[in-house]
Amino acid sequence: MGSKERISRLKEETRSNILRAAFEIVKEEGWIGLNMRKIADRIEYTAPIIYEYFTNKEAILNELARIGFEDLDEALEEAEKAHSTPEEQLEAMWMAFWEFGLHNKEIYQIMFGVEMTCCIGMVPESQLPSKRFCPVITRLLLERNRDTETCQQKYFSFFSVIHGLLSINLIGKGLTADMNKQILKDAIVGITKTI
Amino acid sequence: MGSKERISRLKEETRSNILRAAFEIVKEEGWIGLNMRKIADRIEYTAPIIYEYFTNKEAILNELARIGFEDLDEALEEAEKAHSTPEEQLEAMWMAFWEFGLHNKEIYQIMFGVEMTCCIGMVPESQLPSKRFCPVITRLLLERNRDTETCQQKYFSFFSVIHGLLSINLIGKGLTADMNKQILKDAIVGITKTI
DNA sequence: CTATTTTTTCTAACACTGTTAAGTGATTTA
DNA sequence: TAAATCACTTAACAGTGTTAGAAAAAATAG
Repeated sequence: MGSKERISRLKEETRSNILRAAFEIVKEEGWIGLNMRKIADRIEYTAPIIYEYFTNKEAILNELARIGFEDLDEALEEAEKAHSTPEEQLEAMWMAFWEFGLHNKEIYQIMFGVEMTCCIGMVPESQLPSKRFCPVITRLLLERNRDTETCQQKYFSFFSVIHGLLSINLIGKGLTADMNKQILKDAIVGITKTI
Repeated sequence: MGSKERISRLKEETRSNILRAAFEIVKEEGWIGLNMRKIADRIEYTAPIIYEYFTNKEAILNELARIGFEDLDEALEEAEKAHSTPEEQLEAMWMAFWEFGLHNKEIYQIMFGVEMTCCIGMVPESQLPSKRFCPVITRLLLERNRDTETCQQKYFSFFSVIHGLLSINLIGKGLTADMNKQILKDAIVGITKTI
């Protein structure tokens, strides 16, 4: 009897309903506003059932981060494919990274948040960006006959500026869009030159 | 009768005991581990009296951040005084900033933390660093006949890298001390050149 | 079709947060 | 010595994450 599949399909659906509800709440109120009873309300269940699908709240946050890293990875891949030289690719990719952060503020904070106990280190997908960037950087290093060992280091140089700038924007909002673009361009071009 | 002073001295002492207890807890368990009952335990009172001295928990965090910003400001001032040319001053100051972050991880997170509702914007001292850096940057801009309007922007360029790099270190610890120094030097020199 | 077992879901509760209200003693004031 | 003020505590509320066990529903067996 195929009811087994129907049931496991329903279970799968509830699981993704939980994630969707969590995602919506995070989008609306930030990760700090997320709690189990709110999720339960949205999926029209009571809180304890969530624990049939996720071991705890952190697991939900981790899953949201995981999906976030996958989305980011997709955006990076597209940016890379749109260009041919590593210079252009790097600029496009970091810009894509930037846009992702701006348009997914809440998820970005879950993915890279400083105070969070979770996520970086917890979810393996957190290393997708580095895996995406390093080959491009290496290609540039090779072109210029540089030591490819410094690849990781260069990656973190880029990442530092972009992440730092995003953080500032997520807290302060004291910066105009123009200033952001200017700082970004400066930084990306500057670091690319040092390669 | 001088008992008035004795009493207000005692009150002042309790207030600073609260802050010291909070500071210790934050140092030991991070800001996430801070709660009112723990503070009360350390000062050998019960939780409600804390509210005689601080309106709420956030006010305590804010005060810790305020003190942090003052300490940071002192470190920056010293670094500035130790040199004469703006190039040297900038490098020394950002290095001091870096060291401060490394040696005061928990407080740094309260001061600049991305997820925190509080502090930046809440405590006026959060603008001390910018006030400390901008004159130096302006001096450099003048020396090179550049537009001094971009001063704030340059400040954020620096701040982005350093804050970004600190964030990475606070979460991940995947970077060696050497890599950090290298990235820092690169970035500071790089940005200074674009000025 | 009824009885039993299994699965799904909820209610109630625990321990822990921040915070407040009301009460209890001690200390000061009149 | 009586009244008023102050310092402090106890008890509680509302909101967290999370768990145990009861209840309801569904699936299975006779």
